[in-house]
Amino acid sequence: MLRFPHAAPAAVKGTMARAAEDVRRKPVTLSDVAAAAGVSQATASRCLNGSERKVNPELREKVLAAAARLNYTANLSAQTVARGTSTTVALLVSDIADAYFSSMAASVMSAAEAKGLRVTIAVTERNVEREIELVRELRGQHARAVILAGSGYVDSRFAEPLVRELTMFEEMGGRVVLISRTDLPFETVDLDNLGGARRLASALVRLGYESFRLLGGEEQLVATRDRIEGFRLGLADAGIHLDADRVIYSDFSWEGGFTAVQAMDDKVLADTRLIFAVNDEMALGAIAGLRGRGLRIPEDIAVAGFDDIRSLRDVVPGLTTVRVPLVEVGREAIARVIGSPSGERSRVVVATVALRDSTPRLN
Amino acid sequence: MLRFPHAAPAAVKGTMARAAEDVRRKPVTLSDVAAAAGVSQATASRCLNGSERKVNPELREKVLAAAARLNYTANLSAQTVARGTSTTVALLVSDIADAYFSSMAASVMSAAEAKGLRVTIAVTERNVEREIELVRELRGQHARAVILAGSGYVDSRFAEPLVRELTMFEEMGGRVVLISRTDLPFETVDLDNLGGARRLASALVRLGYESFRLLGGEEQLVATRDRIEGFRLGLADAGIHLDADRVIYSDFSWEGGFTAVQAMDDKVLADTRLIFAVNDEMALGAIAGLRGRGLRIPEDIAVAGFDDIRSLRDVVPGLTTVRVPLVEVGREAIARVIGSPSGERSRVVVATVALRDSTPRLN
DNA sequence: GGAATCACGGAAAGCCTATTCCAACTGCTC
DNA sequence: GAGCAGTTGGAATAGGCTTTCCGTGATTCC
Repeated sequence: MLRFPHAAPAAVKGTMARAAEDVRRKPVTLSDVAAAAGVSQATASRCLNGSERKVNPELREKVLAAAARLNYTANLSAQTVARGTSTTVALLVSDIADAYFSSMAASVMSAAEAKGLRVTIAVTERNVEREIELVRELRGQHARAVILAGSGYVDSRFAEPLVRELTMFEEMGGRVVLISRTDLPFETVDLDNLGGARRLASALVRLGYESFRLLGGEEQLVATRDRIEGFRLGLADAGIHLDADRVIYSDFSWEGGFTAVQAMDDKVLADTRLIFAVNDEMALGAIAGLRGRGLRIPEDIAVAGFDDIRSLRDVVPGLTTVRVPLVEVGREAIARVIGSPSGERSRVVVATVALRDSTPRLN
Repeated sequence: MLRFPHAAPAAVKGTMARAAEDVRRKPVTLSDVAAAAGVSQATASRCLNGSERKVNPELREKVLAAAARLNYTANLSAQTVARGTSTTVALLVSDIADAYFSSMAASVMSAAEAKGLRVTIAVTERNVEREIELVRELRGQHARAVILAGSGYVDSRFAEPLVRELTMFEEMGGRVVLISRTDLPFETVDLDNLGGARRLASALVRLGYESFRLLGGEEQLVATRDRIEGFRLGLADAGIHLDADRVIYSDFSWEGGFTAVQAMDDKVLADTRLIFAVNDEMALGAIAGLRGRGLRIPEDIAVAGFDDIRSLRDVVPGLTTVRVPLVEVGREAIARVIGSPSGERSRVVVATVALRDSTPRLN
């Protein structure tokens, strides 16, 4: 609130002095505590950080008191080095500002919290090389596990080095859990992208829709592929064939949906009764784009998405989508980090169709 | 996708075996690399991890080659222990699923990335004790800095132990940066909550509004207090007095806004032309609640929020709000982590009023 | 050409903790 | 009362890395 461009008024001097002296008081260590309590460092360690060995209650008290008095906190890094293993699990997401990923992060964190694990989030920016680099770093950090959410490219050119890196991570003793991609040889919490999209398509056909247009993220993305393929299957179940040119690939984001719709031909739009975007963000972007062109939702064009992100509750008309139970996903992912390797490579979390006003029953 | 309840088919055996053997191949260490390159561990260290000292290019090559061949990655924990300082900054937010905080996290992370810092996010759940506990842990982790966003209680009963803990953190050599709260004696990136709300109030009065109702988060929250106080001042500037009973305190969330509105008397609502909620989430919750009661926005009641979270772009009518430039906030926070203590305790980031359709000009 | 300086590799100390191993001590049995 | 297992405290080591300090060989300068 106050600003002091150049000369600092007296009032601030206190702060500056504190910063300037910069004593960097050496943090109190375990042996400080031990000394203060008059015991060996080994005993102090056994008292303060969960050890099997019992210590005399009397000594234990002394140690605890000394620790409290000195405000001791264990040095986590040192513990990690000494133990050779940490309690941190890393969550890799494409973009933490994305509603889908931030909700997932919240659910993973709360599940981890309950199990005494700490979570660190890293952002891949949908960049496989960065992803690989991050896993590499995590190996250096002795992370307990890495949970890989998002991205996931079909292209095996990218997959191979990633698999190599993840395998090294596992060999180091870490666990690998994937979310929503079954393309790599690791444990997976699968969101049933394919089944969800398929059921959505069936439901929409039942509502009377016949003329579809699909909006995908990048074509190489596993999520894109599965959801589009699922939708295609759902239509096929009803005897509707989807021409390849009815699928438009763009960016897996709001902007992607928006620009894709902007770029559509008037003729193309006229021949489209419903747009299915492979995630809600794209669907919302598409809606904005459509409205920008003067079209009404759902009267002129119906729209459906995927994920059921939280912000949908504020959107009018309500967006039809496929609900992904992220809380369950987070819990399941952490369960796999904790539990012993199950051999059960993939656990499907059921995705359920949520029909809303953006896709009303026709006629 | 596949599930193998009990008996595992042959296909999975490979996976199980890999997990079962559990060699936990000891990770390659710096001395492994040194040995492989035929140099001392000291030299290897100097080559691989940014050191001042030069080493013979020829040796350097050998070391780099050996490291690459062995797939060496530095053990971050060990480095932290040895160096006595880490490159991690911690970001403490109330709730990572909240659009405001997840956007802020994204901006802090990208700013940190540019400076070679790594960010770890922790969630306080708006719980001061938890906040204190986290800072304590961070001290144990030798975090380079802690950035405290959100919460912030007026009550000094809570503030005092937090200040103590933060001070210890600083004494250890860490930096403390607060976001959007000027109540504690540390460097702050201030969002100008007060000024923003004040300008919003002025703008709304100019649009013809006279009868207001305010929706606050918990009363003890600094953000609540500042924004309400600012709004009150803005009204006072125009000669409008705001009775205390026109401020309703609830929870700082969508649900808080929703339930607050649900609980309002019909008479109260009839006597309200505009509701200002202290953040967008609450405003959106309020809109949902109002609509649930059959009221139209903005014809019956106008609504305004604060923050300009990203998902507002999908809300109709557009919500009037105060835009907080989070990218700048993130950059500024990281700048304060990096830079030497400036003495300049607080840096105000300007919050600008964004008038939209939820508060049209009256008559 | 000799002395002073510099550049650079390596040995070793140090960071903080966990854990192994040993020694002392307890309480028992027979 | 000797021998025994069972406890429990402490010294010492391990863990992976950085950094100080030495010493050697090369360079520079007059």
